[in-house]
Amino acid sequence: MLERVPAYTDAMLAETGTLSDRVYRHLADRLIAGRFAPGDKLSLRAVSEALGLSIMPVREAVSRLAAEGALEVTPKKAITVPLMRAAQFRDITQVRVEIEGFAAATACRMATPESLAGIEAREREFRDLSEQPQADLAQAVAANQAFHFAVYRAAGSAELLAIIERLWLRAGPIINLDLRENPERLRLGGAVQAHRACLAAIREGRADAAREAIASDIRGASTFILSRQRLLD
Amino acid sequence: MLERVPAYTDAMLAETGTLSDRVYRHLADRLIAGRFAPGDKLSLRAVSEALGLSIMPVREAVSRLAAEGALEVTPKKAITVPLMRAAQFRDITQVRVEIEGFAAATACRMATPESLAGIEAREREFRDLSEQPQADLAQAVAANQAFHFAVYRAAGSAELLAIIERLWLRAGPIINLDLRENPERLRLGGAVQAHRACLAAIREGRADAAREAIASDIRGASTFILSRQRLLD
DNA sequence: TGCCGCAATCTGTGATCACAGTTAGCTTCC
DNA sequence: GGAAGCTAACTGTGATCACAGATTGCGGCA
Repeated sequence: MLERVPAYTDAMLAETGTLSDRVYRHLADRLIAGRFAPGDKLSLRAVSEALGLSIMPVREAVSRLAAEGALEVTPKKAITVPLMRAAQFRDITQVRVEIEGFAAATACRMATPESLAGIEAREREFRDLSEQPQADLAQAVAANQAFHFAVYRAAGSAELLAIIERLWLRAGPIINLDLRENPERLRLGGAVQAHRACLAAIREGRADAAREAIASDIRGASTFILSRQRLLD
Repeated sequence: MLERVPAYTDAMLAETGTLSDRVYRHLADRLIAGRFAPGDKLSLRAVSEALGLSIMPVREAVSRLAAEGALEVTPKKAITVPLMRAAQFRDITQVRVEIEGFAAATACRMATPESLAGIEAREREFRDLSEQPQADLAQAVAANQAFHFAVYRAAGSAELLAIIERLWLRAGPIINLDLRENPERLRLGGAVQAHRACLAAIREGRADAAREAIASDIRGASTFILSRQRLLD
């Protein structure tokens, strides 16, 4: 059986906090960005060696990610990116629609000129990237994330933000890996359209419309992915 | 300065999983049950000694709890139960109202005869405990938690359940510690009434009423606690 | 040529040691 | 009697070692 064991070439770490924190951010970023595929195996020693550390910080980072469901350590002593069944993916999609939709509606009510300007800038960046014929997928993924979190941050709730981050940590490997493998989803423009609608709604203070725009963005990607049937069940 | 450093007398551990998992469950249960007060300090070596282990499993457990915001490790090398400002508590209350309310509404739609029977049983147990003049607070806290999670579990969403558990992990020290110190909140019967209303709503399939009952339960406790001004700010 | 089995390697988990930074308490000096 | 200062104990973090269990790959047998 051929197993994906991704390489760790560009092993850059953040420069603040304990080593454990840095490794955690490193792995979390890569998970959200879809740099790991569901089913990928990690090894403490391989990661620590690639990062030039002992295994201790990696151990703690993996342990945290496992607690959040972003990684799994099986009873057979293997660290894997969780495989998600279609039913689970539908579940997480529904929860995301509810929670991220709520965050968007709240952002609509709490928006300040500064946060609105940030959202506008992120919307423009993502739109520009998407409309390029040969879009850099890594950049597009990052820009999409930047737009969403600009909105969610505008809601002004640290609790909500932490919860949404956890959701992205779990959904990232599926969504963004899919986007890497099916870049035409970008060109179809569903996300651009939803972002534009969300931005307009926030500008005009229509909270329900903002919620609906985010919901349709999430549902659109989810439907696309489920139709590809790359998931179990 | 006198600091609360809680004792670890009844150091019982669950009996499945790795040692780290067991320590995690042990600490998480105590946090949710309000056995720690905000500001309490923990020490890896003290906990590990009380549990009869090396510090490694405790380290991993604390690391996970810190990642979830249930504990804090300060840059000055101290592990503490986070102090929460009033604004933060209001924030988490609002998020709980939204998410746990959504879970209750979903439970209403998804309820089966079995899950309904479980909810009924938990409601009765909590009501019986609350109506005793000298209620055992630890039992009452556990019964309240059992009722809420019976409802949330009935929603059938693992994602939602994990998110709510994280919220309780963070809010538990404040809510249940307050209940221990102000047991009259139990006797006032706000919770019993809300639970009864929630149960009735689920029985009759009124999802919005179920949401509102849970919301009022959460808001009631929150208002009570904020009025006591035991929080910073 | 195909399959079974054994051995070497690699896995996560737990314990122990080392270390720099913090805290606490005692002593000493004013 | 009180405050300052120093030392001893304790803190979390990181590295290293030990170990049991899983995996892998090679060699030999059918």
